[in-house]
Amino acid sequence: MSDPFEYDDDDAWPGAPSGPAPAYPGPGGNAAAARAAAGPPKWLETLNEAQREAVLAVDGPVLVLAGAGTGKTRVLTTRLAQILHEGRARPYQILCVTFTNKAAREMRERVAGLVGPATEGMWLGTFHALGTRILRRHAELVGLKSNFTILDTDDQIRLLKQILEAERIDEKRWPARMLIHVIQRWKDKGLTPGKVDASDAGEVANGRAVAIYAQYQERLRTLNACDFGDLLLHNLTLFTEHPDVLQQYRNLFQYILVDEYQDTNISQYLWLRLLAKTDDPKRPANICCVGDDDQSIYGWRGAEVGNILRFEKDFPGARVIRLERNYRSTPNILGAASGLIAKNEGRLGKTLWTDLPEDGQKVRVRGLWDGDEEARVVGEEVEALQLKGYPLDEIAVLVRAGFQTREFEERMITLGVPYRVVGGPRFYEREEVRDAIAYLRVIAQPADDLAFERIVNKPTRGVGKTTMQSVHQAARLERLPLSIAARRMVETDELKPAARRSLTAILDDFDRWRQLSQGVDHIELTETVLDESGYTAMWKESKKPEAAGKLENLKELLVAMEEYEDLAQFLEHVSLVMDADDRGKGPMVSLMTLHSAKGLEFGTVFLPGWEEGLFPHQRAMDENGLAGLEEERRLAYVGITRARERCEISFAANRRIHGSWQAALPSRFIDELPGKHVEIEADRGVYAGSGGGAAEDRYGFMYGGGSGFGGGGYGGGAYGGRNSGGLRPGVPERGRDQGFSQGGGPGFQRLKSRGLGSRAPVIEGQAEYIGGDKQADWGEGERCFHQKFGPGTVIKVAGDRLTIEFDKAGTKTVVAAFVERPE
DNA sequence: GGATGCACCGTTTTT
DNA sequence: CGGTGCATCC
Repeated sequence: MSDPFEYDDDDAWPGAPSGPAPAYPGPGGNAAAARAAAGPPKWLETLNEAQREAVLAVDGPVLVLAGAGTGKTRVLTTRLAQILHEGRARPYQILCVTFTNKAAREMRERVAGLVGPATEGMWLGTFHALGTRILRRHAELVGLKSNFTILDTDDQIRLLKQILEAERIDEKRWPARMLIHVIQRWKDKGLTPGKVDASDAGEVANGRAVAIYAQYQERLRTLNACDFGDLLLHNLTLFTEHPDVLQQYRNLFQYILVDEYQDTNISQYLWLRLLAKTDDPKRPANICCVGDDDQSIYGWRGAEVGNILRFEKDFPGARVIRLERNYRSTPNILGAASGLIAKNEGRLGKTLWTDLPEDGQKVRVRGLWDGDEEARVVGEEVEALQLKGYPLDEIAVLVRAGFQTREFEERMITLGVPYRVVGGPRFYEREEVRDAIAYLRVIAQPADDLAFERIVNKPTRGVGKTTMQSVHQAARLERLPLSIAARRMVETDELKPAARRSLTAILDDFDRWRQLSQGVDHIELTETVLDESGYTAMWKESKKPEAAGKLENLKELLVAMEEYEDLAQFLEHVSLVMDADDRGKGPMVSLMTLHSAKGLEFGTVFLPGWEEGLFPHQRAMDENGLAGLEEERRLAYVGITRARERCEISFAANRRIHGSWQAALPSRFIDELPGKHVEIEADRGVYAGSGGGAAEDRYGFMYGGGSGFGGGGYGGGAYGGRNSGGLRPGVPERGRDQGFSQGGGPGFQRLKSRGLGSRAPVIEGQAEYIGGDKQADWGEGERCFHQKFGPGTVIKVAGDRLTIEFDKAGTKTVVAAFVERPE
């Protein structure tokens, strides 16, 4: 399937000649000719003018600047359909690159929806997947075998640690994490060790960073392995050192399309440029890049906004088409976002517009007392929407950093609102799944030392540190993979008898499994391996609370494997497609970072945590100055433009960070939102600690409907003000903490010490309010188990709410539906 | 080899 | 505060 050079016989294209096709008129065969003759396809009619232009301008370089919500994917897919429809190229002559597997999958589905099976064989995928595909074909030219392993971050770090240890580099001073990052950035720039400017490395790792990089690469080669950066980097080496190979692909790819061009790094850019350059200088490349400089948010991992800004220089005569008509958001949301992003310099510049007749709700900005209240308010809003029948999967809470999802998660649990954390701990990253995969990797590739080390003594089988040290030594000396070196060693007397016996046993196991893998399918193989290795038994005997879940995950792994034809295919999937399939059960509120929200849209979006230092993040500014700040601003822009009809921004005056309370100032981005599209509401107390008078002057805050803050003390406004001010008449008073309204200036210490105690009644109050009439089928003192908090004892039953004293997680009130009986 | 204890640290993340 | 990684002890 994946062999481009065998496609010439594809009988879907009768009459296809045996060589690569010229650009146009295409040799698409009679079918395509007939299709082209049938007149313009109806998909063109539904496009606006700019979109149609972008779809039809198929010859020569084109840059499509597609603002948020302007139908970017639509243009890309229609363009693909158009090229195929006109018979300009056959599917395998089209290269279409995306950043995520999800995007690739969607694109394939949508194109197939337009032109049907004609998409078969198209080179459509992520940079990494396509790079891998090419690299496997020519692996030997860069010193690899075509069954090379793709390492993940974990493996990379372990490998680098070994090198650092051998090099006697103080890991405290130069953590492997940091060095791998440095190496990764070099790879992003297309730099092999030989090309890194020595001065570029500076003091890193005592000035030995480049040498370490070189060693790391050498180790990867002996392991017959690549890291993610290598997948592209080796392609570059391949193309530059073997012009004939490059030429093959240049001839092959008649049309190139690139999604999210603003996120490409230098190495990806070079890869594209090599492929897009035609042998005939007079014939410009048919390359079409789609992107939005305002949504470039991956600079920190090597993306170069410069690529998109420079497109016209790279491809002289390029057409630049702007998509500015927004089909997603209300005028107020669009206005707020546009006003904010206008503060950035160095943009290509776009003016988004919409012709929606109604301005819609203004973007709401709320200042709250602390993070807990913020979560509570968002929770209330979600609940209110839910009550109105608003679909939960149309609601998202988008945060700057992953840890921020926690307080919202807890809130959703308490309220019994179904939620999902997008991009949380992933299936294939779990310990037990990685272990199982390590067994399979050793079977598939005996030279995979990292996998071998991972499971050689898991479960413990008496192959401990000492034994492995000797094996390591022997392997290094003879430059052999560990498993081979181990095999040799057990035939000598170098190991203690016990160790020798155990090691022989596991090596024999692997030999046997390897043989077995020829005979049975990969599912059966995995079952056998997990069983015979004692791995399953290890978890069955384990008394750890998570053991049951791990066994579940192993079962789930087997199910997941069914989708793949064989072991090799499955392993490729695991390394390239780390996303576990969305096994969503019904509509849920989405909690995720702003980064993972890019490309998505929701009816209602909550954007909490807009505080200086958190958003914009302090480190972004410290490390990258103005550029860092502008990337943060783009992130804010991405956040706002995810919303179709409702967007609610909030900030808290006090936040607990790393365990201690800190006062926070509202984000500068809040100041930058254009006033006419925004509605601001803040508790008076919120600004007391931060000289907040200025905020009032700037915005004309609405203080609890104007009646709540007469009490003098800022505390008075903080809670009592807003609620008693009657802003939310439909919501019953929930016994909010009145304590704060006494006396001036509640110190953070005091907040901390009083916080929990005084909040408990709030939770109970809510239980009565929302709990409904059904009484949970639980008794006090009963043992129970909760997915997230683990085992515990029920101490109180109120409606369908249970208060549980968890063994590990403390006392929490949760919804009975989330609680199970222990087995 | 595994359990316990202490020091340290603390963005964003796809592939 | 909570997780991680390392050292130490049994």
